[in-house]
Amino acid sequence: MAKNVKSKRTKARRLKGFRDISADDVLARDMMISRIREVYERYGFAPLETPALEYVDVLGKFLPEADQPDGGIFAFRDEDEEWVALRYDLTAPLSRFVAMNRDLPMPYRRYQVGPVYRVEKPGPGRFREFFQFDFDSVGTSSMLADAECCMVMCDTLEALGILRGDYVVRVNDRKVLNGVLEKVADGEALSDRVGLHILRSIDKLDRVGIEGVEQLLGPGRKDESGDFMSGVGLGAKQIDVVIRYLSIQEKTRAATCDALQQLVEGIAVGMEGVAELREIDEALRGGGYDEDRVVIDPTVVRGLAYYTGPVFEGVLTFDVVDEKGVTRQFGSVFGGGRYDNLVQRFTGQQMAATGASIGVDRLLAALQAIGKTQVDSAIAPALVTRLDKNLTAEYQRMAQELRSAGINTELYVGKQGIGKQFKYASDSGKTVAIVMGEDELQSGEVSIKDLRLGVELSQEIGSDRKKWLEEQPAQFSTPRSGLVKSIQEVLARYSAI
RNA sequence: GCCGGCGUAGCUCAGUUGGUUAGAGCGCCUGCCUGUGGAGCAGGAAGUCCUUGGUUCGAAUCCAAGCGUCGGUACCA
Repeated sequence: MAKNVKSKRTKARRLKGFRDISADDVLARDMMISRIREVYERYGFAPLETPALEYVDVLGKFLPEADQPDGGIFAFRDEDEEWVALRYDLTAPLSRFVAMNRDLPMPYRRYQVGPVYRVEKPGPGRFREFFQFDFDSVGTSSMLADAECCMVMCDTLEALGILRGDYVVRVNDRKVLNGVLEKVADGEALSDRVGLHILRSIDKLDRVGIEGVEQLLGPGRKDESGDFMSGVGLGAKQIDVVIRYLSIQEKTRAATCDALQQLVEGIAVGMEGVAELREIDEALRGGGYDEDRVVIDPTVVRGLAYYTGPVFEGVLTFDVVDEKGVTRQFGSVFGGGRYDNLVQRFTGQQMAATGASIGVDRLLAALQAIGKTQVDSAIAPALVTRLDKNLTAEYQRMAQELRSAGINTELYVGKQGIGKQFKYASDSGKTVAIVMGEDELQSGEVSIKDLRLGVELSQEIGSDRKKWLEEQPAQFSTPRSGLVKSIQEVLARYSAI
């Protein structure tokens, strides 16, 4: 019988890869987002919001033949049998928006923050619903816009308290990479698949090292777990081109450009890429952003899909030791690049665009790890208790008085006795509790309890509970008229600033 | 996608070579104490032992698959 009833109860469960985010983290994230927004706005980017749901073809995810959307996204059919999906980034919706609003003043510069959704295996710091915070410039092919992306990245990270030297923005250009691929091909045709494979191998440099890349480009590579990854199967001469490319490490951006130019000399697309990097370098120098903040790094690949020119990523360079004693690094928290073909899908006309995106959750985790996100977890520092339910109207008046004075104040709305009310106040992080009963009403006073002090003093109570109850060392009385002032005084004891 | 660890109360976990009614600590609720947080004492609620199938007289325990979770690797628009 009873078992039968229980089996009908709804099981409390949550979708894989999704999270509940509690007060502290929400507050920390909000604070972070507002600081980022300030930086974006400082550069003239304006907000945009788009729906969470889009048509699948707008997102660019569909298999022309199979009547099924591509994997990796949350999709379903709407009431008109159309395929609809949750957005998996903020760039595709931006492209759609620009295509639908052709009268926007160009360049159009917008920022957008919000959750995006992907169906992938959740991992450490990887979820199926996560926040991105993007900014983009649409409608200009000027490298100044790309250089500005790098500057905004720097300013953003510093605005969040990350010190110069603890991060670096790395820049590369897809055209340079394409030039290198062309040189590897050496006149032969290089299939897209092989090109892709080479780029992926390059992308793994910081994980597997230069020897690892060499193996990946050649016969393949076995990692320490014994897993074998098949290689690209390039010849020694071809591998040498890539290795020489990856070995370029010059002191200045200009010198790096020189070295790159030497490598892709005579290859049109490569030369074009180097020229773009030179323009970016110049713009960065004009803005005062030197090599201590932005470097040209040939090893940057950044995804493989729609980037057409410069690509950049913001990387945190410090390590953090987590609670298990394991050293972790956060790596890339910011990524972006130029995508000149994305709006064309809708309009048939090329529309230049460039921008970058913050992985909000990862950056927040990094900030929390280095203690740059102190938030006060108690929204309201004050609790008005209800000792005598008949005096509720007076309690409400006191609460309103405090609120009018700018003190977030909670009126106890539960049904428990005063003892439980103090426990509640303490457990929910309140700093101060206000008590008024018959005694106080008679004498025209209120009792105020410093809960934090109470916690401290309670360590020393020992067994003499009666004495503690009589003396109440953390509590004092004050005239009813001085309520606000007294509360302010108690709160001032603990105010951080 | 592939490889591995782990799934027992809200949490952290114990549970003998397979054996009767599945335990502990913390937390929660009630009372001692209806005007006070800690401590103490007394009592209480709370379990599909992840699921399904198999082996067995008998399974939380052994086997298989699945699901979940954590980690490695791949992918990352």
